[in-house]
Amino acid sequence: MKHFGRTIRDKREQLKLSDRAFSLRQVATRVGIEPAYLSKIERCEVKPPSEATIVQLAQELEIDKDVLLAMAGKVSSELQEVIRKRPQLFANLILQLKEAPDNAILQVVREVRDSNW
Amino acid sequence: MKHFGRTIRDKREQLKLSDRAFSLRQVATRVGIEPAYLSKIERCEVKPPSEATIVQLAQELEIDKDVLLAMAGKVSSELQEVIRKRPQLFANLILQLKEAPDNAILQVVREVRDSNW
DNA sequence: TTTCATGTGTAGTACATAGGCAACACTTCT
DNA sequence: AGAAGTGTTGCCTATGTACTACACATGAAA
Repeated sequence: MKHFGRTIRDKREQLKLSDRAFSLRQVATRVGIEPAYLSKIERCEVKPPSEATIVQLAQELEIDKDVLLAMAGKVSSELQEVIRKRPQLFANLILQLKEAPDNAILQVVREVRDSNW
Repeated sequence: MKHFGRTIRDKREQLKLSDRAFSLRQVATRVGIEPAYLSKIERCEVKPPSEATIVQLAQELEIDKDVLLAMAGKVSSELQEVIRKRPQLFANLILQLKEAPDNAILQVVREVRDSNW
């Protein structure tokens, strides 16, 4: 939401230092959008693109997909689908963890990973 | 997604049995939409309405908000915001719990509720 | 020096979203 | 019988989403 465009630009230019294939035009082409559009995205002249395009960008620029989506004010449809299948269960869980510190959540993740139901 | 409209209609007609104030027109008015629109919603002639309208309907018809949103293929912006603030943490957690049985998740919720971080 | 690639400005577009408005027929009070 | 309330039909629309297409100026490469 805040600096989606800058994040993209910074990462791309960083990658460009060691590989000329990371020009705006080439990245745009590989991602499947018009260079002019990517230019506007990077300069925040337009709102962040669609989920599909963001995922392509994340992959191309080696950025965490969910983090990039979050910067665009979105949540991946993959996660949404999990929630939608059991709404009250996940709604409770998430709201319960809303104020929890990071390490408490990490703890939960670990417990869950090691549990055998 | 499947029977959003039917759920609304069924619940409304059930409530209407003991209270005439639950006519389609009156409910629509209280919710803040046109009766004609609610009629179409209930008969699935149109796609489910916006999140704001769904929340109003849930409240008016005493249905769980998140469950109703899920039927409409949505996840509340409230939950999304929680996830967006710590994307990788919650993405991991949710995907970890994707296949977990209900009672395992309930267990986690209880543990979290009783824990003091 | 022509060629080529780079980033950018302007304009326009196809489609989806989220409804509103007017009018109709039918039932129910009074 | 008239008035009021009920659900429904058809048509219309404003706003947003997610881009594309074209043209241009600048810098590097041959």
